[in-house]
Amino acid sequence: MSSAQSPKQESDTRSRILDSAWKLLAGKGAGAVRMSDIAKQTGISRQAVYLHFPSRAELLVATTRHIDQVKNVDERLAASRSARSGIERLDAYIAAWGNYIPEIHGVARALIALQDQDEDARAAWTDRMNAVRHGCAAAVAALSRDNQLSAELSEREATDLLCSLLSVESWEQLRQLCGWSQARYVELMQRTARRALLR
Amino acid sequence: MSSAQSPKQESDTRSRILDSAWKLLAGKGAGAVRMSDIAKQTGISRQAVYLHFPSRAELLVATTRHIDQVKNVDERLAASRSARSGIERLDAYIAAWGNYIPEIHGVARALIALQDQDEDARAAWTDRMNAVRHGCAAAVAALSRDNQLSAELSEREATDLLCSLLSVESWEQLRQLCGWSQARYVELMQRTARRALLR
DNA sequence: TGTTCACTTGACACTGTGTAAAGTTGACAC
DNA sequence: GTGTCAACTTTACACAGTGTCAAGTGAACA
Repeated sequence: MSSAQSPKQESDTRSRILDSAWKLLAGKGAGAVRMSDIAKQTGISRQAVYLHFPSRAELLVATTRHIDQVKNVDERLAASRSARSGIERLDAYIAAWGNYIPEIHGVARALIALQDQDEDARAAWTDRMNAVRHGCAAAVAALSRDNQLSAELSEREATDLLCSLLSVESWEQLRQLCGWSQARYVELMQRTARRALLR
Repeated sequence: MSSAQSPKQESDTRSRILDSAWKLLAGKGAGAVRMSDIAKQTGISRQAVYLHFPSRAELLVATTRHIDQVKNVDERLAASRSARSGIERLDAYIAAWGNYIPEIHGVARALIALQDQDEDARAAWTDRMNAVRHGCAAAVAALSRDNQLSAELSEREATDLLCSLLSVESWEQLRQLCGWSQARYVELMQRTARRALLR
C-alpha cells in the first residue's frame, strides 16, 4: 500500500511520534489512546505533536502509512509474485497479508472507528480495501492462467471471495476469540481460498 | 440473541430513545452521534436520556439488544431449524443472519468502536460473536447428520469457517464497497459456505 | 388538595482537542 | 562572540461533549 512516500525523508521526531502511536494503539485500542499519551510515550510535549500533525485523525491515518513503510508491505506482497505456480502464488499472497494483519490490527481498528468523523480516514480505509482487492485479482489471474479455476467462477466472483477472506477487521477479532494461533489462522485462510476457488 | 429481557415491559420513552439511537446510528455512524442528537430525535431533553441510561456506552449496548428484540432475531434464526435437509437449514440460517446484518450494522459498528473503552460493550460484542458461532455449530451439526460433510472437515473447523463467513463487520463494509445487492450478498455467503463445507 | 412521577431548565465539573503566544535551547553562519 | 533560525517548551485558553446536580413544572391519581 502507499508506495508513494514524501520525497524528503521523515524527520526523526515525526517518526518517533508515529512509532509511539503505533505501539499505544496496538496495546490499548484507539478509543483509549489520547494525544497526551502519544506525546508522553514519545517524550515530548503534547503541543509538539501538533507541530507535526494537524489533528488526531491525520496522525492516525499517517500511522497506518508509516507501518506499511516500516514493515515493507509492498515488498512482502510483491514477493508472492515470484511463486512458480498460481496456487503457490495465491498461498504466498494470503500468507504475506495474513501475517501482516496482527501488526496493523490496532491501527486498522482506529481507522475504522474514525470513518464516521473523518474524510481522510474513510479514504485511507477504502484505499486499503481496494489494494487488497487488486492484489487478490492479480493472484487469481495467475491461478486462472494455470487453468485450475473451476469454470463457473468468474474472475470477479473469485476476487470478491478472496477479498472477503482477507478483510482485516473481523478475521483478527475472530482469531482472538477462537484462540487460533497465527499460523493456524493463515493456514485456515489459505485452505478456505483454495476450497472456494478450486473444484 | 439475548432472549432474556427485563420482566416488566420497557417504558414508552425508553423504547423511543432506543429507536432514535438506532435510527441515528444507522444514518450517521457511531462517532458522529451525540447524546443531544438522540435526545432531540426523541423529542426530549438531553438530561431525560440520563434518567433512562447511566451512560452513552450503556445506551448503545441496550440499543443492540433492543433491535434484536424488535426484529425478532431469535425467532428468525430459530425458523431455520424447521428446514428439511441439513443443507437447507444451513442456507436458511445464513439467510436469516445475512438479512439481519444491514439492520444492525450501524449499531454493531458502534459496539466495536466502544470496545476499547467499555467493558459492557466488549462483553456484548463477544456475546454476539459467540451466539453466531453456536448457531453455526447447530446448523453444521444438522449437515453432519445428513452425512454430506466431507470427511476431512471436523465440526470445529466447519464452525470456524462458517463463523468467519458470518462475522458482521467486514462483510457489510465489503458489500457496500463492492456494490453487492443484499440478495447477491446472501447468495455469496451461502455459496461460499457450501463450497467450504461440501466436497 | 396533596403527592408522586416523568420530565424540564439551567448551571457546572471534567476531559479531551486544538490554538495561540511567549520563552528556551542548541546548532550553525559569519 | 553574536545573531538567527528551527524545534521544542510552558502556560493559557476556547470549545465540544459527557455526566451530575438542584430546583422547578405539570399532569395523573388518591
